[in-house]
Amino acid sequence: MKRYEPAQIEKKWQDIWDKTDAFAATEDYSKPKFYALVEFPYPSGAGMHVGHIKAYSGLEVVSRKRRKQGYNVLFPIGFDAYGLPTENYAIKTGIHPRQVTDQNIARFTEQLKRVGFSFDWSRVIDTTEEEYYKWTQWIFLKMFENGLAFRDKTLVNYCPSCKVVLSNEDSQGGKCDICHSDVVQRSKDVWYLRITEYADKLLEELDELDYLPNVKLQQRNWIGKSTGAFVNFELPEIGESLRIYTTRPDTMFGVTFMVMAPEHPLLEQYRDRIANADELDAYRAECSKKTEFERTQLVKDKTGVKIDGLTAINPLTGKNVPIFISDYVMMGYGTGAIMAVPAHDDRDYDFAKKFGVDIVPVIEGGNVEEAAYTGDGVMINSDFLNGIATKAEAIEKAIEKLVGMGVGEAGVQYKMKDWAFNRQRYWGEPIPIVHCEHCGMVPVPYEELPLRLPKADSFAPGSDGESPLAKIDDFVNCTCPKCGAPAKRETDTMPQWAGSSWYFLRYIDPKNREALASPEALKYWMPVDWYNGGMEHVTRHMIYSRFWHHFLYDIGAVPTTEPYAKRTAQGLILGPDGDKMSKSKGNVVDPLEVVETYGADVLRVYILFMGDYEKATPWSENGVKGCKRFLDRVWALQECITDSDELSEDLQGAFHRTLKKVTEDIEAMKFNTAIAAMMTLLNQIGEKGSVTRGEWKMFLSMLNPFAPHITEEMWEEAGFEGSLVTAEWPAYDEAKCVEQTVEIVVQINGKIKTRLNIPHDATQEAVLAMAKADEKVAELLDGMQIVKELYVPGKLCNIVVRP
RNA sequence: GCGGAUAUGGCGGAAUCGGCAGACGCGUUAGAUUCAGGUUCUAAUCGGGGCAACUCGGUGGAGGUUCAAGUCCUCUUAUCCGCACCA
Repeated sequence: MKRYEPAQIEKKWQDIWDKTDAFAATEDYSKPKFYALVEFPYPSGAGMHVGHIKAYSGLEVVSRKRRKQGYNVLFPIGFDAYGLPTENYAIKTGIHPRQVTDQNIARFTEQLKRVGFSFDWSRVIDTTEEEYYKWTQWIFLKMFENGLAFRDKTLVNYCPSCKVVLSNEDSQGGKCDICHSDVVQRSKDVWYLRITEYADKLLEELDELDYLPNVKLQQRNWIGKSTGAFVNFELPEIGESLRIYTTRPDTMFGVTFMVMAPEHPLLEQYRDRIANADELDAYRAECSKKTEFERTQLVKDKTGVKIDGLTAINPLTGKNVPIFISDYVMMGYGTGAIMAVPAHDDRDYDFAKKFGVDIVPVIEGGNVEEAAYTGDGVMINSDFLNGIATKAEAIEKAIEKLVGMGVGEAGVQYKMKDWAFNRQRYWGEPIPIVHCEHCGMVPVPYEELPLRLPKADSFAPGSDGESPLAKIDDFVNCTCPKCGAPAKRETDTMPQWAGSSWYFLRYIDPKNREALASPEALKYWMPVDWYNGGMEHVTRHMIYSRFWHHFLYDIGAVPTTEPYAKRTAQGLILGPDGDKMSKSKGNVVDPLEVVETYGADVLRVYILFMGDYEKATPWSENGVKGCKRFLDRVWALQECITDSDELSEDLQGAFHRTLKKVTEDIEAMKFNTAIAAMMTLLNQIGEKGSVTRGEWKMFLSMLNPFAPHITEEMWEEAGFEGSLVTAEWPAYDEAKCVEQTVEIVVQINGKIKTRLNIPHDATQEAVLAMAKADEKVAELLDGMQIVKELYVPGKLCNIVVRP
């Protein structure tokens, strides 16, 4: 027998698959389709990480199995190639990002092929290619046309180190997502996409989708819908009203003060009416200096200043209350001002205690001497609300009253903000807009797309944070498409998230020059049946792409409202020390080294065997060796194949049961137990010492999706027909899965006393009679009264007795 | 602070419905093969007691429901993740 040499075998089969385009999806729309999607990689200079392999291995196995089951499978791959690391590398080395990207993509491609992934290589996409970003720009223009892309001058999250404006999603916790330095607030002209318009749709449709519960929850929290009311409080000194948002209009009789965000515009507008304006200015200056980190650390320690000269009138009580400014109220949420009810809100309580403001309880149940009471209870001190016991009813009554008085109305708020969409960067899609003195913002005509990214020699952003494109005169200076006058192009580019917001549509029809994909192809392939990726992308990439897809549906460009029918997420691979892999800790495992030492099949089997696919699991070199042993032992079985095309009598049950388990476990992403079942079967074959041709065929078929190279080789060696890529997935026979004789446990009062071998279809009476006939059981039953007899078919019987 | 998840041998992890806890792999121990290391093969491997048949205990901790609990309920502890002054 030949020796098992992974390097040779794997190269051989990879070449064959390449030459025959073995995994290309067909355009045969009569077949049932299966669209499996994995998050396409950012082709970094570091090459592939074991995390990439795990992320792709799950649907790789499902796809290989589904192909064998007769599905037309689309399992594509591509590259999300715009982004800062490439640009920074270009700035440092002077090598053009195009060249860096091409090199990295070539490297990734070679590495992915060496693992034997069954991607459809005829549909590879690269978000930085003209024919791709043409359609990214097209979608942007459609949004602009529909009022969903707009420009606004506002305070934005700005990273002083990267010199770039960030979206809320990219600056969580006040840290830049790219370089982790502190983000500052800056006033800037910003392009926004009106994602908030779709907040409700994105929230509602979540219910219908087959996403992991976790994923749904994170998306819900991110959208952050709250219901409540807007209320106008009159400011008698200046004849204005202060609009606030509250989720607790039921507690309005407990309002003892108001708080405005330090940046609230009314403060600037009526500065001359405020006696202590200088004091307020000093506080505001202090706030703007605080980093997000300091703010977080000081959560409990409230600061603020009372406004001297302004008061607010509570519309329900007609009483005056003082107004403060404090940075615990944000300009970015609600209206930038709140009514404070210290008796029933923790933050208001802390503030009131520190500044000596009254605390008036309006709900029974707490003790305002000690803490704010945020629970439910009967309303008190609240005029027409007194005596109401449920929060919902009190809220309804209060809103009714406010509406009747014309000073408020019910309202909804979202945590999610519109998506800040421009970056002052070179390596991104140019925003196809022209600024004309006469016509304003004019879209680049569709027929002129793609608006090409110009060649440049320098990629560094300007010192005041302007895009590198601003320095390229040929690009900037143009004529207005509308009036023909000299005009200037928008010089900002789109964020990295743009290209990935619709990439799954392009895979469907990657070479189409007339549309982002043909309607027929979209109709057949959409939605994505199963999308797997990392948990880190469920609030950004996934929400963005769901938003784009809803929009594309609304303009009739795609046939489904939702892009992804099902979403799962793989767990991390941790370093051998149990910590997250990182270069600085030196615990990073290079997948290509594993391929060289043990082979791609071993790497694939190990990654799926190491633990629960959805959980984080530490890497173990010994675990890899164990999987190598498994494949070695499978290889060795070639020595003992016997002639029969049937399953042997003594192992047919084991074969059918294992096949059933593997078939079901693959779909449930329980790859570890599927592999364990095959190991168990191998052990049984090993004990017997021989395997029939029929058994061998079945075994290779079920192992194939996990270890495709070695199984193809052994399939060929055995002289079986065709290739395992298309060889039919064997069917198990439910009847043959049942063991003829089963061992059942005999318990007395729940304690195991003995075991019996019985026919699998024995009746309860027969089993209990047999149990009682057992010598030991009979002895224990002697002199006891039987209270109850239980029989769980095929598992156990339990006799409950007492003296 | 809020929300979510997890907790099982020396390690990674199994255990449809509440029904034999520890599948499978690693590691360890003993033996065989080998000049040796490695490889491979055989056996053992949750803990206590016993020569043994066997027996008692055991799924982070404390209670409870049940003939029967890793699984259900109540309380509690620890770890991880997400969000974080969201009015």
